[in-house]
Amino acid sequence: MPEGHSVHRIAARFREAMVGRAMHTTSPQGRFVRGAELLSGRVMEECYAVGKQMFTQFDGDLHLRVHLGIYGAWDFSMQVPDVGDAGAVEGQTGEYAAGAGSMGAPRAARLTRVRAGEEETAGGASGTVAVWPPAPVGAVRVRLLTERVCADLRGPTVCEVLTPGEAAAHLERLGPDPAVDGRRRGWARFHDRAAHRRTPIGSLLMDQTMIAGIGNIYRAEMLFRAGIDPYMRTADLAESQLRTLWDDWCRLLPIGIETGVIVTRTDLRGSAKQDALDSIENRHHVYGRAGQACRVCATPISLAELQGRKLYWCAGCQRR
DNA sequence: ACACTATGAGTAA
DNA sequence: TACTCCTAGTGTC
Repeated sequence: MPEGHSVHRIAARFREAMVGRAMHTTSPQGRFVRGAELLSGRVMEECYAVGKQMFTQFDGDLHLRVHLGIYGAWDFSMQVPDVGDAGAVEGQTGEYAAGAGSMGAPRAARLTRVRAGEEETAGGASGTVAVWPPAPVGAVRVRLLTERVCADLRGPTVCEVLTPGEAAAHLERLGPDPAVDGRRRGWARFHDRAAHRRTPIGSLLMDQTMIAGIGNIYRAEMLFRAGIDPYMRTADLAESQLRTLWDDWCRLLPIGIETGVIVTRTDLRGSAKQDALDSIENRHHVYGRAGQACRVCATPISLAELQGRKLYWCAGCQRR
């Protein structure tokens, strides 16, 4: 997924573009017809992320819970009214605005590039105008459509309508998220839940009931940054080490939310920093670098499977 | 046409 | 630990 930073960005996008407005909701794919009917015509009142989950409240006390899983993505498109046209409405045509694009799974980035190319074509010499609303592409589980904004959801692992009580129950299960709980309160919650566990820290960081929002990349990178062996039992860590991990998550998450990229090589400056942002080859310390030399000690990066996910670490740098 | 991969997670055994 | 679900892209025959 889309680790936690992406979901916070998506929620912010909904707050900008759709909160306070009535939706027309459909399920072009047909697998969320009932839910779409329940929500259609309602006003989106709130939208926020906790960890990797997004909760959206609609009038009438209906809550939409979305979890993107590995594959899920939101695809946004926007209509720009023609110059002098003050009130574009559904059914009219207009060019797609900058700001259209996909947010979620990494493959979505490719889709964004394709779209960007189409926009250039559309806005270029031909003067082609896109149709509004756009025809759904692929398996669109749910489409949220306002007068000007269209949000298509594909491939989520969860997309369901909940009562307030059900939504609260899901929220309660989740561990602290720095962007929700803040650093101090979040640390108290994390410590209470995690400090005495015998689980390997490499597994615990991925447990969303312990700490929310961390996925496979942040997990690997944070353990490298802290110099901690992923197989250390959580209870055997010094409290300061656990604290270091929490504080690091509090530092990295806002950068991820800000940039939309998982930035973990925070030591880089200037062009090296830009290279790391631009190319996946330079982006990480250990994630996806099995067999390649550690950037610090040149030890080949290790790879193992831990609970069905790939775990990357440097056996030279991560010992404690 | 088919195999494989991916930033996730629940359930059964 | 293994299997399940969700989608789309890339690579191989």
